[in-house]
Amino acid sequence: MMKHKLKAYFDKYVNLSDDELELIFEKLEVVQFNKKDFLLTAGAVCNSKYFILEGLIRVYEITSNGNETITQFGVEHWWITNLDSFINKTPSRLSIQALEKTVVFAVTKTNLDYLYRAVPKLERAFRIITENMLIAIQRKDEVYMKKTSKERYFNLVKSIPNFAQRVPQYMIASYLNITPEYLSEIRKNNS
Amino acid sequence: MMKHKLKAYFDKYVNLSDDELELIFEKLEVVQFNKKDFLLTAGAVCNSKYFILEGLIRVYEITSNGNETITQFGVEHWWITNLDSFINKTPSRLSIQALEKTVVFAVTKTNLDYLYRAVPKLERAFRIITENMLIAIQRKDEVYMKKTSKERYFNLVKSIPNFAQRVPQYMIASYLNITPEYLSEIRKNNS
DNA sequence: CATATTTCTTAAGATAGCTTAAGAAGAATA
DNA sequence: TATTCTTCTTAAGCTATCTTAAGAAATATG
Repeated sequence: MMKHKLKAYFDKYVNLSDDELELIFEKLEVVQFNKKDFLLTAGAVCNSKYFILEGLIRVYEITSNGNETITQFGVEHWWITNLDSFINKTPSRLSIQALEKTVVFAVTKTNLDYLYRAVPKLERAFRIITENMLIAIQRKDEVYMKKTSKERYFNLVKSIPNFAQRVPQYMIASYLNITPEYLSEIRKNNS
Repeated sequence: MMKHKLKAYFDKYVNLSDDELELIFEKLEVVQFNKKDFLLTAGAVCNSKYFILEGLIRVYEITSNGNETITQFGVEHWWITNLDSFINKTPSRLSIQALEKTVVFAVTKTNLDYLYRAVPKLERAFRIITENMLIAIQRKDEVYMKKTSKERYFNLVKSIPNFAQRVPQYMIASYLNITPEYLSEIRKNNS
């Protein structure tokens, strides 16, 4: 069950004893969100990190001209939060919303800070996890900063299986920074 | 001197005893680079992290069409490395080069891994430093993905004092993903 | 099912930013 | 100080992508 998944996940980074795992597990909460539920609404401080067990979420912002602009998608086994708001306790400009029925582990900042002290290995695990996130975002930047819309689109849909089926096209367009109209055109000319 | 600077820096994140500081200091190397020297050349594995004490560096890549494209600048008190290459020991596509006479602390992967075990607090420090880097890159993304060239330019020059004086314009253009010609035009129309 | 809502497509005209080419200005070196 | 190399500017024409507007298709809801 849940505890198993947690162990399997952390085993990739550190070796936790049963006691340590138990300690961690006690401070996590399993939360279920329905489609369109919010994990975080803009304006609030982001008090938790979420580990996605199943489902799909998006992180987005309402820009000054009133448009939604998606900055991130999260799928199974990704940690999602607004790190800036989480760490600095500043109100979030971003909202986080489930796009499908989604189940997560949620851990509050208080609990996580407690756990870092109680289970020092967790500090190592998150050091590594955060490094991996940094590498991932740097790879994304290479694609998004230097490639055309078409290249970005095909890069994305081939990197997450089924993605184009699970997410409306206009959201993909928003994430890729292109208009839905232009994305429609790209697809027409390439299929 | 050098040890002092190191202490002042880490004090922002954790409290190190003199012994711990000494241990860390022994595993660092102070290296000086002249203008145009390479800290890392494309094709090699990136074996060190560099902490910039003074100077200015750029991280760049030669794209498939033979152009240089700058992905990052590094100034005083920033850690610079190709994290992907550093962690996964893969050959780097990026090069890292000094743009001014630059002095750094260099720490090799072997030494850093040793230090994480010898000084667990360092693990915490780097967990936090890495989180801060992640926040910084996410902020950059907001500006670079969603704003016009003009906005990106003015955002950059006001965020690093003197930047426009220290770095040739064509390099700024490269970093901002615009042509030098167009940057020239932007500047003409706004001064 | 029928209607309402959400999502996707098409197409015409507009624009930001690119390409190419050339020369001007500035900085470095003999 | 002259010469060479590096960096910046100007301008004309071009292309990727956006805007606007409308209707078509798909999906959700009464």
